[in-house]
Amino acid sequence: MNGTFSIGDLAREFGVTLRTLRFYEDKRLLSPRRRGPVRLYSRRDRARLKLILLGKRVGFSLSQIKEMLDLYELKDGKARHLKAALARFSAHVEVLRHQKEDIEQAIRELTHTMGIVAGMLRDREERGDFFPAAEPAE
Amino acid sequence: MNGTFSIGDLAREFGVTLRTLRFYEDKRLLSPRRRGPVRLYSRRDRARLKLILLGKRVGFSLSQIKEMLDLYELKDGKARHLKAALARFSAHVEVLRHQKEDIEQAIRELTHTMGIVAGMLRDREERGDFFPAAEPAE
DNA sequence: GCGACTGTTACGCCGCGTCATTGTGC
DNA sequence: AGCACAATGACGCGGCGTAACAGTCG
Repeated sequence: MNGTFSIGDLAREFGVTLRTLRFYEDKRLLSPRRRGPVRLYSRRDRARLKLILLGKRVGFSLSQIKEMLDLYELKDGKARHLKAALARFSAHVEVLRHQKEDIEQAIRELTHTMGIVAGMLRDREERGDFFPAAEPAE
Repeated sequence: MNGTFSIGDLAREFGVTLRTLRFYEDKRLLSPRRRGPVRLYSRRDRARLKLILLGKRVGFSLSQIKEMLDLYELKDGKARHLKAALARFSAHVEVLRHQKEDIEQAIRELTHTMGIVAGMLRDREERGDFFPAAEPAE
């Protein structure tokens, strides 16, 4: 309530596991304080986590996310960092568009293959069992 | 030329590495004969590889591909297997569509964020830095 | 003394890449 | 004797899941 959260609190709030939060800490994306062995997350930790999960949703790797967060923590030259971030974002949009095209291509190839298989099945039903073309033309 | 290929032949032809072919063998997707320690790939091995790479292109996992190939090798009930394959394919198309939507969502979220960041930059240029940690003239 | 919560350690998965090292054949 | 090609073995990455076990708090 006063701005410190247990690991379970954050996990529940953001729908991640404890393992995930510890993993992010191991990778130095988070660094909560401790009371003895117990992790205590501040509101800033919580805000970082929010950004981490945003980064993940839009497809950045954890190391990319770490880079950007670390840059952001350095308070100097903010405008430069913001511009750099913009550049990275737009580059990443390109990557995402490419992935999308790959998936569309896969869908086309799959539906095409399905057409062929369906044709094989029709042939069978019409004139009985024959040798189905195991290998593509050679 | 007579129907047996070396590992290097197949690697060149399909644009994969030797490591990949050995890995597929380790996962029992391929099982070439041997002359001593040396792998010899038959035309059927080659045809299997072709199917494996098709499966990969359309986004199946290696274990899914293995399942389907193994089913296909069992000569009995081919029509049933073809129908089962059709069902899997169409289910997979659904998965792919979902992935595509996730990517589209990510693109939207990213471009939205870019709009916000660009707005922050415009504000700075218009009326200077509003955070106290000001940067030197740029 | 139970259950809820926390901690650490460490191996597993997927699809290979990348050495390192050692043959074998021409 | 050199070069291309082949082999095995083992570790690495990314992003955690999943035990297994131990301790702490109410």
